[in-house]
Amino acid sequence: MRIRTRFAPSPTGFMHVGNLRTALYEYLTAKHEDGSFILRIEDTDQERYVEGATDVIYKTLKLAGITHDEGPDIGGDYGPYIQSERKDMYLPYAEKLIEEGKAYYCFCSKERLESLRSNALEGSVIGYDRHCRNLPKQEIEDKLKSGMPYVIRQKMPLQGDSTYHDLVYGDITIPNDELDDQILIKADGFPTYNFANVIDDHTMGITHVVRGSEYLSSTPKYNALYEAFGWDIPTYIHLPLINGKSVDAEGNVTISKLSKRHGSTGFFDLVNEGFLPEAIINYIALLGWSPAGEYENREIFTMEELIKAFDINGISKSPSVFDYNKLEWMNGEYIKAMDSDKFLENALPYYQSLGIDPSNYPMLEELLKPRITRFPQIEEKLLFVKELADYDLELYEHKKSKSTRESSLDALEAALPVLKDSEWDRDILGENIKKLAEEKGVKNSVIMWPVRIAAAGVAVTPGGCSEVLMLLGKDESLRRIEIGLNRLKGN
RNA sequence: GGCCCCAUGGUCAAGCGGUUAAGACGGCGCCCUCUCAAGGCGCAAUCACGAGUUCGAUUCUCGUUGGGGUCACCA
Repeated sequence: MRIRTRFAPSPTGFMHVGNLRTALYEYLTAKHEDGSFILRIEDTDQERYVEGATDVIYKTLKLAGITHDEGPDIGGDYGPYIQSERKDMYLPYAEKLIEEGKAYYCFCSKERLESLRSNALEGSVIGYDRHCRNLPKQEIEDKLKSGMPYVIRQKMPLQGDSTYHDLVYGDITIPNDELDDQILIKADGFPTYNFANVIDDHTMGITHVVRGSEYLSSTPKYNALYEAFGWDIPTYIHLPLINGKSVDAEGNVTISKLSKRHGSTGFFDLVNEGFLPEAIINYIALLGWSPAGEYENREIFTMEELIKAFDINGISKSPSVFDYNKLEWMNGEYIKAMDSDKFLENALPYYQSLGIDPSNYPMLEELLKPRITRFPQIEEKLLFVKELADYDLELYEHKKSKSTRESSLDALEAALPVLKDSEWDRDILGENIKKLAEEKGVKNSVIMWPVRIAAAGVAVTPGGCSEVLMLLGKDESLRRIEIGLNRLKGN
């Protein structure tokens, strides 16, 4: 049997990296076995409809390289793929269960349920008290006839345990008295999420249900439904959650579900910060899963390689912490591996905002590529080309380069004429400066450091002395060095 | 609180009864160097605890502790 998995997000307008990872694993589970990956939009929405939210889902999947085989936008044999368009198909299933005595009408008001909950003693079972489970037939009919609002609940087993198997977590056993008589159809006639989910998964032929481990303890409820209908229970693959780590003012470390306070958690937040979709996917693929065999110890994966390497056995059981550090490193690896066209495409907006025409600086890409982990960093690295900063003279004091203000003054005075006479070429500039250093009997850096600082006005530049001079051009470089010289003289 | 799950360095993690307990990120150090870098080399750092089982436990069992999840007419 071909594997069929699905991604069933609700359109909230926000794609959390946790959801994205679930989608990725669903995709990989199917594709590794040459199966199908289905997109279903769960918009049993009530009041939560968000404009354009489904577009966010499409865009995310597209950018991430996760392509669905069936879905609302491309159709398929099991449509419709939007839950609101399937709403009429759920009630008959619930009614069938009522006929068979496996479900019942419940007329309890929200107020009654509320008071049930608030009156529950500490530690006692808080669920529904099954008040309507065995109402007399006549009473049910009267209430229905009088138009009294109702929900449909499923009769859950009262005693014993329920056990099911999960491919990641093994056998899970839950006492049945933990299982509430769950609502199948709400008073507004819509199915509950749980109910619609089961009906949809079954009617869409989903073979492997891949989802977050938060569903681990409610899965017996789903199974009770499959059993009531006499359907095959799908293969379950529950995924460990993704956590975030935060440190408070007192230095206490807290690990909890990934949220805003841990940094960006939305796919597009990350993209806007300069993380590449491929890097994000690569990183989250390795969060909770580790490759084996020929792929063991490998860090960088294309989607094709992920599909090949993916193996359910490599999924871990314990939650993992999202590490922006490692993501950033990985992003840098992707940048280093980029071809020129793609690099330029990503860098161009930053060049433009700085007023730089990259065709004037053939060495730019080569200088930048190994030195940035995210494209927005270009702004800092190239800031110096914009205008000479009113920099602090302390910049000239650099221990490693054996530079002080005094030595810098000397160096600039000596270097200026040499530079004026020099051909403006990276290597020739370098050689001339080295020659000068040799004549003066100092380390190269004693000259190069102050020249670069004077020219750039900042410590952060994409390259060394000669490279900065090249980027600025002869006239501008000399102008700046003279300014630096004057400032060091105290003018 | 009940129930469920989890537990190897700061983080991601390999390991599936006998190992010097991999690798990666980060950290630190050294080297290189025309700067912050990048690059090269190296170092530190982990089996939560306590009982068992066993000739032998990181590995199996139980308990403790800790963490997470879940208990809706939300999805």
